Amino acid sequence: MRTHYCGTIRTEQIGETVTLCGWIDRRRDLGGVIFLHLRDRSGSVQFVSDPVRTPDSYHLAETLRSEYVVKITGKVYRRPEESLNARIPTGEIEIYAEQIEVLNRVQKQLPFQVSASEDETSVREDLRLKYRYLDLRRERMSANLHLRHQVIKTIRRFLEDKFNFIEIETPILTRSTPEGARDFILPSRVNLGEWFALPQSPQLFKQLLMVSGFDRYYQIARCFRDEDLRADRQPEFTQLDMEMSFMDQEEIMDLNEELICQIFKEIKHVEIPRPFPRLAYAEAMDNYGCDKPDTRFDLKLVNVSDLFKDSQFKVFSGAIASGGIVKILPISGGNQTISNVRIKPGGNLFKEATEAGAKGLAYIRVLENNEIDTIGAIKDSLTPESKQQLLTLTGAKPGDLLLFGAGDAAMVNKTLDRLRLVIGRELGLINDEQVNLLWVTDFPMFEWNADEKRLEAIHHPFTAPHPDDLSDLTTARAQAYDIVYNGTEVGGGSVRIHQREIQEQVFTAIGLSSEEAHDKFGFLLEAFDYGTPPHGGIAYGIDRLVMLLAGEESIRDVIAFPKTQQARCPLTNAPASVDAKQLKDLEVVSTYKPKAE
RNA sequence: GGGACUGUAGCUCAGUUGGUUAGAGCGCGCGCCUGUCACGCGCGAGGUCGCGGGUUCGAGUCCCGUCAGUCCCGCCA
Repeated sequence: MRTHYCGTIRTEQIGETVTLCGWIDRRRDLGGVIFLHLRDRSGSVQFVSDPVRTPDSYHLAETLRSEYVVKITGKVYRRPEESLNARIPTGEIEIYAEQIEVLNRVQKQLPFQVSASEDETSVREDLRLKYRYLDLRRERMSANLHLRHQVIKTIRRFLEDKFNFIEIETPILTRSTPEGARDFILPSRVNLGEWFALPQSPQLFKQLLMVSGFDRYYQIARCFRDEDLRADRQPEFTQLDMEMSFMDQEEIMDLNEELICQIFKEIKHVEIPRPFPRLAYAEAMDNYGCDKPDTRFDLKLVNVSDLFKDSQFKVFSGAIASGGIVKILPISGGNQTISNVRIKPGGNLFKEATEAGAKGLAYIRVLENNEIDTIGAIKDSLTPESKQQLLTLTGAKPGDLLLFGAGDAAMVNKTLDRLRLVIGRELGLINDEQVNLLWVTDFPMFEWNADEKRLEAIHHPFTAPHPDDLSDLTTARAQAYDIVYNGTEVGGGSVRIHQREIQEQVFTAIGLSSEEAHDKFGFLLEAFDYGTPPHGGIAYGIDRLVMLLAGEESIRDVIAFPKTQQARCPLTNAPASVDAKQLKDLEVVSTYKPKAE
């Protein structure tokens, strides 16, 4: 039907007669000459029609409108010198529209303009999602989906051709597991009263594939979690899931660095230096207050607990006495860039701090001659020696601002992490062009869940403890690693447990009874008895990775048909009710009562 | 489950202290225009101000409720 894609025509095709199909992007009717831009997924190209050069098509060209689907045949010409358009790849040529065939018309006014325009106005997202098929015709969305495809293609080529990985599909209908997010569940008709769950990840199946000897497995896997949505969270999302046998943590990380470098080389055309920097979890928490620090800018936290443990200032000494810490976020030149209004109640930094759980936001301003400006209670509590120590520890110089966090460690870290990011962004310390990749390693195995009064796996309960820490699992480090890209966790993995006794110990540590462990994971424990190789793996959030590569702020913009924040699809109106018969076949009754009508 | 913001023409938005006939740009329709590229110029159509209720002589504007969307907290191993 056609000979080329619209966006591919270049000066090499001058003199050729081509046939193109696509959508009318724009029509400019100058009275005696009509310019048409025809668009397909490759881009657009200009056609010309006038009564002299293209007498057969001119009257039809007058009737064309935006988004009509047409097939046009004509000869490619070099544009007149004064009409060259350097802003589009096809701007050196144009095609005389000798024959036009209308393949389909637009019958209604379009809900929004498809053709890219230079103004920055953006269409409401609910409308874009309702007419997603039109939205995806637009340049930005089309580019995002093409980019996503390129990323996945690069991954497949790299893993398959260079490292002998094979892709294996794992079940979508599986069983519900404890731990982790809420499962989506489906009633089984054949086995009434029993339920399938959609997988949160292919974790157990990929480990079993290692038992089977597949050695190097990957999958572009759809995963499901029935939790509330965010800009970077959808109920169904796509993971690059990998698992490898006979490789230790270093080897796995090494292979993955090469993969990441390949992606950045293909997509961004940049070479990322290797090895990637590594930060132990404890170090990340000390210096940045979080386990996925944005290390594109420096601002590091300083622990000053020792300095204040005997302080007269009870807010600080009291926090330490009850097991907490006091930390400082020093901001170089902060006296000038951050006003007191912002730090005091009502200010945006105060608000950030209290949202993170802080009761207030204490500060010190370092003045000329290293005098300090702060509230009296803090000033009075500092001896000249402790003041000097404070300045030395934080490296503070005249003009610097010190922001305090005091209380339990988790809250202090959360508070100062948030402040660090807000201030880093505001002060322009982040270079958007910079690509910063970082491994965070040596996570603890467990963390205390105060609500459920039990230990919880930080990664997941199949993660292997560090071999040096086997004597006490509750405080052991895990052989787990996260990959952080400019402050966002894009992937995480671990070496897995491959010995039954250790797996049972971990289940015990997280409070899973022996019966429960055997009911839910008996098949895994049994598999360990039949020759399980040492193995490990990693999973990447493809949506998140592509979002960052595309420079988008929402993963919805790199997913063809995403859900809204209320987990609905405005295009299909899913979810929806089902026939009474369907429910009856499943022996399912809804107890839901709609709110009073 | 909680907090914040948004909803006015097909789209993006403005709309003063509550006051006459609710505006603009783009899009759409018609006309003019032979080198445009966000073409230009002219004319025109197009509105249940998300929905329901209330206050008021009078509501796009104030109040209550509700629906939808976005962001965040909780939640997300």
